Amino acid sequence: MGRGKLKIKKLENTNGRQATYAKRKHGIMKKANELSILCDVEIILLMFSPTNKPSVCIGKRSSIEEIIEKFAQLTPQERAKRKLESLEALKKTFKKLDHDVNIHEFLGSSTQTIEDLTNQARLLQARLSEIHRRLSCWTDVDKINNVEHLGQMEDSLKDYLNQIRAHKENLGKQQLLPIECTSQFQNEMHVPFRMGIEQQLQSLAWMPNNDSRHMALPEDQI
Amino acid sequence: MGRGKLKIKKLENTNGRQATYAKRKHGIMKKANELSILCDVEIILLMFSPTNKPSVCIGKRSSIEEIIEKFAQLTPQERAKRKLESLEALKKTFKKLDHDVNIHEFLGSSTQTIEDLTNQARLLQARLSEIHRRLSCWTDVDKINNVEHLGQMEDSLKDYLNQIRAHKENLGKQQLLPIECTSQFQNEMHVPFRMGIEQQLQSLAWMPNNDSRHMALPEDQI
DNA sequence: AACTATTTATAAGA
DNA sequence: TTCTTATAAATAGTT
Repeated sequence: MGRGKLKIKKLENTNGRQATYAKRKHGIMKKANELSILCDVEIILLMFSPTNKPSVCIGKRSSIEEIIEKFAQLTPQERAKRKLESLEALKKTFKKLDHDVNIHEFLGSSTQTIEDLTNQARLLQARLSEIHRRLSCWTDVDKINNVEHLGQMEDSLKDYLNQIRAHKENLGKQQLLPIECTSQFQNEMHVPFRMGIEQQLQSLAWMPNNDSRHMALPEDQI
Repeated sequence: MGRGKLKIKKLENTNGRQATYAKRKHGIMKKANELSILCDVEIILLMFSPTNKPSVCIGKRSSIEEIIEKFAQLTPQERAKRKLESLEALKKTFKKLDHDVNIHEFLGSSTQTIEDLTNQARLLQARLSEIHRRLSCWTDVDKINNVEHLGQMEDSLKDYLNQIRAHKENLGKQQLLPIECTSQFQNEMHVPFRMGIEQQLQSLAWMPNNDSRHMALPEDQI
């Protein structure tokens, strides 16, 4: 539209590119806003100008968070599929206009999404929960009301104690020799040695955990 | 555009709304694509149809992740400001068209972003690293080459052992009484009791940790 | 930043 | 639904 027809390819003239961006940005934002109102749909439009200035348009119905969250819940396959669908429609139009779009180039750029971030967070949270679950029986000894279990824990600790003693003795012998090189990372590697094991394990109570079944509250401790 | 002029307000007829959505969706996606090519800019367009079907359009230049990341790095204030700027331009247009837009309604919906997700993931990762660091001296006893430290650990374990023994005895006495109600969650709460402490602590080696200074490799263990 | 000849998008109809 | 087409809207080139 305009005095002449534009080939859809990068405008090499910098001023022209910025002028066109300004006009078309206004146009597409108006379109996005109209669409969100007319059809009562959720919509997000994000852009960076040629000079890297950001613009955003968000439909009235929902927040960025909500929309991205919804998209994040789609699988990459679903998203790739939809992108492909949309692209096919575009391609049809472009063909009529003597243009063409390279599907693979278009699709190639990215297939994954913020889903990954969400999943990553979920995974990390799950790992924390798992760690907390595994440690909970040690931090909350007083909660355990099964004598047999306590006996097993006691035996484990005894074994562990013996290992440490053996290792200590071993080291003691070696220490008689003038070997210094193995201790160079000492300070860096063994920070919390002034703490007792109870403190160390109990202080794990700062761990976040929304799974209250496996969760012991710090206030309830010893 | 079209046979008649449309008031920009929600189309109440369901079929009409869906028909209009289909047409305008196609139009706006074409615009987004053209804009990204012509002006060589990053752009993302996300929509959900009236029937909740998602559509996405992403410019060639970058992935969703990159663009969202860039937006996430803007402060909420910057984002609100830009939204306001864009809105003012839109409002001007709408005024000409005898429509109007409520800025506060438009702005009210959301100001924050996926920044939060990233931060959350970062925080969780930091917590995992911290846990691993704290536990590393227990899982990697053999790495410790300081006899004094080993002695401290030994003492901690002894104290801990005594606590468990005391608690066990205490429980043993109580067990003589016919109290059953406190053990109803036993199975649910204490899953890993068949494992020794060494196994439990060592199996924490599955924890992810890219901070190799504090990280012990499972292969190197006992 | 305003103008206007043209192209493009699309509302309503078929 | 999909296709037409009259009309509204967007905008390229110009000033």
